[in-house]
Amino acid sequence: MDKRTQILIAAECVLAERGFYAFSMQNLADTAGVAAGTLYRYFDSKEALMNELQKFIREQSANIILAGFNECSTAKNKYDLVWQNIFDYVIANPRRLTLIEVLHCIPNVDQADITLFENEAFKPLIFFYQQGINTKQFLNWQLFALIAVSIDTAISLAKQVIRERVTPDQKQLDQVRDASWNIIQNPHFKPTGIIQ
Amino acid sequence: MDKRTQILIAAECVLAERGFYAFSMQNLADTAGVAAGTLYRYFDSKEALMNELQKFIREQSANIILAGFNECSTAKNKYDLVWQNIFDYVIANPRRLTLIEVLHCIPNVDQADITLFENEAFKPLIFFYQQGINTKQFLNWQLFALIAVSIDTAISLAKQVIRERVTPDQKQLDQVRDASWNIIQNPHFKPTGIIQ
DNA sequence: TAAACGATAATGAACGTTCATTCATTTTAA
DNA sequence: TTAAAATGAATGAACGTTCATTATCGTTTA
Repeated sequence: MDKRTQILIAAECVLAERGFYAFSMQNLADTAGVAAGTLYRYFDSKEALMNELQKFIREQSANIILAGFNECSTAKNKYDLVWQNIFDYVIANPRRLTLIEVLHCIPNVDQADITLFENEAFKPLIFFYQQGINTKQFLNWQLFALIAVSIDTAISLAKQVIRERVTPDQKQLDQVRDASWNIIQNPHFKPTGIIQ
Repeated sequence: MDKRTQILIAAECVLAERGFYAFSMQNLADTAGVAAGTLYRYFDSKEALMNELQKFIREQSANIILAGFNECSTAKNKYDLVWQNIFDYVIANPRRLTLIEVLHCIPNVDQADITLFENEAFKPLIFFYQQGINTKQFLNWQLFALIAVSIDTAISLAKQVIRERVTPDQKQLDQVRDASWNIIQNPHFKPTGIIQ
């Protein structure tokens, strides 16, 4: 593994375990197993490193969340997969969402592709929603509204589970997932024979 | 206004405008219009101050979100009010949610009433949901699942609006709000004459 | 009434520590 | 042999915190 990635992974590890206040370049260097000066071979500054970390996490997140997406045959299959992927991902990485939001709030952070779903890697999901709108399978709502009531429930639910320290059974998860799918369906939709 | 509150308000102001990295006790003192040493009359340490800030924000949030709650006659009225209050609140204070989450993640922060809805001030809302479950007006789901698909959509939607910089019309908001209400209704519910 | 007092509040310079960053030097690898 | 990579001690700035000093203000005393 290249040293740059090694440093980024260590950076997230330090942030997750010690929080923002304990995060220092020396601490990071120790965790990454390099000297402090070495960090500056790969990143211009702490700020630049945070920037790169943000991009790194976003891209990795997208890859995990969309894993297997193109192999799904039906729209519902795709939705179920992504919903469950998101839920599992948040549960498995409880601090990542916060991390993304915090990095998002740090001043001078690159504002280019700052939103989760603007990210190039999430394009397939956006396209999926846009197609659902176009084919009138989904309600004729604004894109962000559809997202807020459907796939975002996976995030909301996972957060609740983490915060309230409850353990949901898979049946309950399926119910929420299916309900969030049904809510965006256009009741007047007449499906054609064409499977997207 | 007492000086303690004055400092807490300044603290949030500094965090919102400058972010976590620029936050220092000196900076806070300047913003609050007091000397650095004065901060330590009201708070034992920076860490304690963060703790108090968290509680302060949570309580204030609850008061704003639940404003008018008891004056509503029907369950739907209550829901509509809270949903809209939450949406407006997040839009008006875009950094507060992040702030809450970040404070939540700071090590050594008091873990007593750490979750948003565990907070004493949010009890009426929890009671509202519990009652809906008991009277079989709502689906017989776990509490956190109901919350995730209903009232949490106000947060999700507001976040989307902020992040994607879109401007939703009130009609779209009402649609989302109503859809999130409908999704938790028990289809077999037979209302009694008693209005809660 | 005015002066004196004491208690509480507020100050900000000073302290020791930790921080991000640099760079002369050493190690590595081709 | 050489260029690139890595080192880690050194540096100055900034940090949280302290504390001797000053200001404020209600109460008591003359």
